[in-house]
Amino acid sequence: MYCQVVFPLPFRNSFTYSIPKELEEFVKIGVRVVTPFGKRILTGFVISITQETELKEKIKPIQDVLDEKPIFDEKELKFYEWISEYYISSLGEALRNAVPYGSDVETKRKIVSETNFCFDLYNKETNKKTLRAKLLLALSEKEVNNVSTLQKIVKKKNIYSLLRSLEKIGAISILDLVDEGKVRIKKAKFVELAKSIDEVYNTIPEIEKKSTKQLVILLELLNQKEAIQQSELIKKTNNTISSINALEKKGLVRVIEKEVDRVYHETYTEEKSTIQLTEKQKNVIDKVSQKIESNEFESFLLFGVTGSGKTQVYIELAKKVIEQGKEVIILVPEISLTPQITSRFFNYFNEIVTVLHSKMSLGERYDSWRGIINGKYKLVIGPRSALFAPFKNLGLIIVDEEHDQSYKQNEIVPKYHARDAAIMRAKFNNCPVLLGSATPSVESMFNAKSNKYTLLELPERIDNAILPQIKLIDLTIEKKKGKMESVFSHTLLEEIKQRLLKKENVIILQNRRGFATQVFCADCGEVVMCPNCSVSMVHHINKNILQCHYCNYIQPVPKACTTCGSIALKFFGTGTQRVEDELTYYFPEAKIERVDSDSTSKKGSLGEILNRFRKGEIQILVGTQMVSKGLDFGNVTLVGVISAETSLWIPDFRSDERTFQLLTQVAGRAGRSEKIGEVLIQTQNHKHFVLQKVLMNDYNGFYEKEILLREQNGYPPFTRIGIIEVKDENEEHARGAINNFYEFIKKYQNRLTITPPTEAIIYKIKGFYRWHILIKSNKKIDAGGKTLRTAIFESLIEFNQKSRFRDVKISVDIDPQSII
DNA sequence: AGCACGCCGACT
DNA sequence: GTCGGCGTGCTC
Repeated sequence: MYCQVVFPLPFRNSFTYSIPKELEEFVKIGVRVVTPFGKRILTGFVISITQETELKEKIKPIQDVLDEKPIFDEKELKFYEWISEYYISSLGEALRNAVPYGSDVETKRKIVSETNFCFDLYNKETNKKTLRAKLLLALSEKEVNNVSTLQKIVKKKNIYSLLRSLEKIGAISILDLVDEGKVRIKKAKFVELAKSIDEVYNTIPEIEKKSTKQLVILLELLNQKEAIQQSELIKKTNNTISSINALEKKGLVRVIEKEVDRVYHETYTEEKSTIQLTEKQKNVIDKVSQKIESNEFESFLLFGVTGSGKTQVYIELAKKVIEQGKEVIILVPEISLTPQITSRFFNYFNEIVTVLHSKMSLGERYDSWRGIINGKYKLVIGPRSALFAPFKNLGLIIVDEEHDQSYKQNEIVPKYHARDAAIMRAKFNNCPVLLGSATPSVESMFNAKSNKYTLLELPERIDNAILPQIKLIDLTIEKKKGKMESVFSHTLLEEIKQRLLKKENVIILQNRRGFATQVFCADCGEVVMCPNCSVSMVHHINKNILQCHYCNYIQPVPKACTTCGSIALKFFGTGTQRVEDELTYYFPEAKIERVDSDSTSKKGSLGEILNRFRKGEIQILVGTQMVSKGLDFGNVTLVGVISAETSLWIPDFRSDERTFQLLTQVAGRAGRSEKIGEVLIQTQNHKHFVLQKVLMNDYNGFYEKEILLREQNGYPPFTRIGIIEVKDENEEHARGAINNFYEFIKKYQNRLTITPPTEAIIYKIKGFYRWHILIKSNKKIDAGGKTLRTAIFESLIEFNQKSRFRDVKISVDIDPQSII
């Protein structure tokens, strides 16, 4: 028997392997197999099994089967094929999403060096700047290295021949070690009684005389009736391992190894409350339930204002699905939203729900994934990657806050959009998909209006809450009147003061991290820039450093300008740290906490902060867009926005939409109970249509205006966009490569709008120079986007055959979230 | 991707 | 003549 295997590598063909007799029963479509591949050993996915093969030579046998149960079946395979076709990747690269990181088996080449010998050789080198010298120095400093780390140190890819020559003279050994994967099933020691209950009781009088410690253990085990984890037993009986060992020697207890699950615990918790559904909510639930029951695909867009009880709708629908014996995937944006929504789901579904999120350890994620495969979990909540949860009988996919841009993968190939991919997965699984948002993306609303999706609405808040009052504060006028204190208008400061007096809570948004976003010289105008990226360094005051927000490069705060030597350095632009700092100055008695990726990087810390905020231990929450997402606290009556324009002037076709969404979402955090909420937005462009629509709480008005702009300028949803990005550390190579690619794709100019290569708006990131080609395809002519994909795919093939610069990083982004 | 092979220029 | 840098091609 033979199987066809694909690998998570950037080429499209599958490879045929023979299956040894003893492995035949374990190989199924959808399992991973460990195979020899060239000089390497790799893990690949079995996509088909055949009795015969036309291939006569070169067939190698598979070595091992990694999975007990298949990760995907034939209909899921169709879904992964769609992803790879639509986003232009290999099937293996798409399937990589289906397995947890770190569970693959593959060879890792290790360079083990004789450090002293290498150091001697290094000393003998006359020129210390040659490749050989640099490599020898690195090898003398560390005994075991990966090839890739060495490549990074010397900044060269072609070091194999050099390594071979060093191996020849005995300075190093090159070893291909099989890496069994970073995560494994966790086992722990368990203790259980080794004899019948009666027999144990008979020994008790004797044990009691000799050792009360051992007696406690026996009593606990009698009480438990089943095996108990050794560590727990020791803790519970306040004992040591020696007592257990002694009992084992006597043959009274047995220590056994059992698999245990690593379970992630959310730090945020909330009481379960009884909820009376409104008629509108019931209506929404009804519509979706029908499709759940009839196993029919349909896309629903749930447009519900902030505080309209969308989460409860999700919970009721999930209940329906579970009752039917099917499974649910709930996608949420990044981690931020998770504490509150997950704690609510845990309240309803406890042991059958699992979370997947970026702050879990590899082991926790692996166990969560295995629990899904084994049928332990019926419900998963997580960010975009949770879409690939290996459920067998999907009944519903929910995409909460569907407009959120974190649903787009924009680093690793395939650069999929989880919302769009969710629709496809639902389609292949014949189940409905529910997209929810208070500020639907322009694309989704367009699809709803053109009947591709069914529009469901929740136009009112629940619990008699009403939408907050929004006011714009014109900073140019305030400044003229002298009514500003640093970054705050008098109005905002006064309102904060009033809330604090009433023991109510305040949320302040400033969508930038750090203290000052620019450091510049007042004499020569020079701004301190990151050496690796074309962005300015941000001042972080708590550590008193300058940090780059793209590559995390850190440097001390300069004492003088590096170009002209002047000491007249000025700090410009306001970040969350500065807002926090100044609030502390104006309200020294208030308890203030900052929420941004700097302050919440620790596992669970966001949950803790939110716990304290809910309990009133924190009165003011200052943060980036993290405070705009999903927080639901009744006592928040004021939301302040320090500056509305941080995202408005970014040169991107989605800036208007993002600004509208961010401001509407953060405004929605206020007044979520009977207390009336107020929102103050400070701005210098109060006449801008986006701010006017936010002010009027007029989503439809915003949509109508924005959709016209999109049509006029030829942007989605009227066109489909693809961006080709070339990145290289060598500026000439990057430029050469993008020009080559342009020559190839030019052929398709009659059917596509192709802009000539341009430097990316942030030209350099992490030392890589970036070039873009933007390709637009009109949906009237090319509805499915086939023309666009074919043009890109064919050009890529030609590029890989012909270009002299094929070693640059070239990537494709279909439906990019931004064109920066 | 990751690795080896083989062609050519530079240097003993 | 040999060493090593770099382009080219293959992986069941």
